[in-house]
Amino acid sequence: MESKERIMEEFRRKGFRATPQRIVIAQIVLKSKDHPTAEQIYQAVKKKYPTLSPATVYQTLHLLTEIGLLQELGFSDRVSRYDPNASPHINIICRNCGKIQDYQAESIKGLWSQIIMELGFKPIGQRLDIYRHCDQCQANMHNNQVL
Amino acid sequence: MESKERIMEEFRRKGFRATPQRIVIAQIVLKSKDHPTAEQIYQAVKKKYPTLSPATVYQTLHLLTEIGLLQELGFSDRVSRYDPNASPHINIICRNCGKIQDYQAESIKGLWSQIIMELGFKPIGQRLDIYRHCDQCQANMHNNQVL
DNA sequence: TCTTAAGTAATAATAACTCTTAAATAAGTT
DNA sequence: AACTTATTTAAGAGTTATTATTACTTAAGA
Repeated sequence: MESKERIMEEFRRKGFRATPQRIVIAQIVLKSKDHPTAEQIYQAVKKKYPTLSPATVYQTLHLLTEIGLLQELGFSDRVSRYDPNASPHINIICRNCGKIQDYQAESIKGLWSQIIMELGFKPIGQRLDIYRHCDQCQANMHNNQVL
Repeated sequence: MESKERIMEEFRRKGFRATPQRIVIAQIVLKSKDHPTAEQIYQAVKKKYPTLSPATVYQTLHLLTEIGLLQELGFSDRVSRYDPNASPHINIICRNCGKIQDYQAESIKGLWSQIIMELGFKPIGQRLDIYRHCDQCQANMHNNQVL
């Protein structure tokens, strides 16, 4: 799902041009594991492509979301993060630093189909968050209290 | 949980003043069933309290979130919605109009404790969204295609 | 009632994101 | 390989929900 060829194919199949900008952005976000923000993606892309504009990043991320390769996760700090994993899974999110890691629980599949059956309609998407304080932030909080 | 006395008690117990503004805002959002936005809450409160400022609404909503009576749900349109239901439940959300209704599935409790056991830590919160197009929006979309 | 720390209203400031537009280009056609 | 044109990009202006600031007001304990 992350090869340049595969990405180009995916854009064209949906009727969009496979431009170098789009390909670089797609490669970076699709292989990411930490659900980066648009700004983080922009900074990463700029290294390889210094003239690229933030607007292009936003536009491409929306496009990738539209064609189903990405999920946009909105948060109350108004900064979205982008999740390349479209299948039902749990986002384990640190309430302090915002870091996210995916958790693919075996138990989710079963639960999921059960809930869909109960609901009586087929969802077009889902989002499952679990909030905590990650080990690093927990350690920092402890240190600050001690000092 | 929604009576004036109960709300006043809750504010004071956490060391905050029980002002009329806070009480009115809390009453409206805690009894709401549709996960209103800050703007919607502001409009509702203004009817009873015309001089109230939007900043007070935001501040009070954050306070209610902090003391655990409310959950703030961020979205990718950067408009937060406020959920008075703190226990694990599913938000059924329309991707078109943004309307939210809660779904208290029996199956969730079991799933939830199972996942917590698997994870090996105790979460400080959760958010479970299911996305769809609500009946009304689905009807409208159909009409627009026909026209 | 008095005192004062905490809260409010008004408004300026912020920042993520979106819009606009002129210049550039992907990709089909010749 | 050059031609054509609808699509895309870069740059910067614009938008808007939310936050910060500050002078005035008030809840609530003494």
